[in-house]
Amino acid sequence: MYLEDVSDHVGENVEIRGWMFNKRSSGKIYFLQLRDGTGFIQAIVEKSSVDEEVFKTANSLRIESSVVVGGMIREDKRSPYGYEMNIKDIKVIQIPDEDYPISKKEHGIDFLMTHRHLWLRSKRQFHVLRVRDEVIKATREFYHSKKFVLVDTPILTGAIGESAGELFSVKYFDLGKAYLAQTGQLYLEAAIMALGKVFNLGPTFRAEKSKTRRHLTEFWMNEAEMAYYNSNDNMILQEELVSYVVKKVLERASEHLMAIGRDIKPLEKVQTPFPRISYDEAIKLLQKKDFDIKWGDDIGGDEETGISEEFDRPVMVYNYPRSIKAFYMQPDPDNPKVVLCNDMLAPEGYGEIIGASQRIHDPDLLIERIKEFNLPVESYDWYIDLRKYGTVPHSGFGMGIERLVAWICKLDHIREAIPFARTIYRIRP
RNA sequence: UCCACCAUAGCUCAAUCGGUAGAGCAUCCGGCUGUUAACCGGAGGGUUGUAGGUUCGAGUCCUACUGGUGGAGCCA
Repeated sequence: MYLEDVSDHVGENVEIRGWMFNKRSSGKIYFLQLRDGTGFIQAIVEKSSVDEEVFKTANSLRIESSVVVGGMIREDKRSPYGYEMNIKDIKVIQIPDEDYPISKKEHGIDFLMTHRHLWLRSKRQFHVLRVRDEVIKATREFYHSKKFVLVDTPILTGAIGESAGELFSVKYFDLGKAYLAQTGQLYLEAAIMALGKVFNLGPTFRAEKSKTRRHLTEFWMNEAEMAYYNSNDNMILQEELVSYVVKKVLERASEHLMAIGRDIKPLEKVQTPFPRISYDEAIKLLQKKDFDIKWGDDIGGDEETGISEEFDRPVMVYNYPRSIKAFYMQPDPDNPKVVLCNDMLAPEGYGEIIGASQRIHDPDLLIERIKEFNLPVESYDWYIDLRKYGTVPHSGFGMGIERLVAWICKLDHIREAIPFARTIYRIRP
């Protein structure tokens, strides 16, 4: 039996295979706190109702002993989990020789990250990782319900991307250097000409020396790309995606959100349509709120918070100046100083979770822009090719999975939103 | 790359003006038949990150280094 199904087994004699994460005692009775990977339960060992050998075994168990216990399941309000097992039998798999490093009291973040392989067993981490699983599951579901096709983009790539300084490089046989992908976008742009609407979901890598609560060097990104979508179609898809994922997490994983103390009321408001403001309006709003910012400046972390706190759901800021955005973004025909793009900012101070744009589909304009950015035209040969054979207007975006999870769980730092975080000064465990 | 802060027991932290190295938790021993980060009594546990300097005297002040944390820029 797994503990997630405990309510179906009240009154039955069952076996739990798991670990003891804490033990309390009161002389002739032991309260064993057990987990099995799917849930938690309290199990009691009464001296008067078990063999002497079983009672001695209970006494010898240390934190994180692995055990198979047998007994009767009861409902009991005195248990922290509502259910309790009366243990009849304990089979020890292993009693650790050493003290378990993670104690019931607080730890510093350095210590916890060094022991991440053990920290994962803690309750809070258990719940966060279950929410992450649900976020990814709902994301995939959403695309398949919209008839998108999954296209897995490569992780090893040649030198192509936005700028090579932010890439991790590896030696690649006789071909020199390969780079770890920081986006699959260009490949998805190729795929839409074959499949129409496509998405990916996988790891991406940035060698930026970013040290903030919103950055990892390896993070999971979902990207989508759609033929014949303009920037407006693109924004509609994004708000449908994010509201769908939040709704599904609330439906299927709210017990986990509650267990980590997340107030779910703000999440219940995440419904379409999301508010939209143009970059121009955003600058005016920020100036009114006394931010030191002028037209043409990029919108930084504090500014993002300043905008998003005006709204009760994610807000989309659209049409940024072309000078601060990537070369492949389509200029606005009504205002050539801006490009057709948008960021989605999560509420509650979580900042950017999506970066999106309509892509340039005209080959000459694309080449002009590549040159304007001082990028090597040769290495974009196949990307330019896409515009030479039946080019169409198209749009797409990238969504950071960890940022989404961090917001939904209201985490202090993105590193808890991924099982094994890769940050600038940490590559183990 | 830049700025700020931190480093004392296994863990989390104290140590007043520069003047005897301390507590809680964990561990071990003892007590308790309903504990809820259980509780109560007792015990063991220290080259104060490393190297130098100032001083009668440095955990405390100064310099460098190492490791870490938070932030900026950049981004998802």
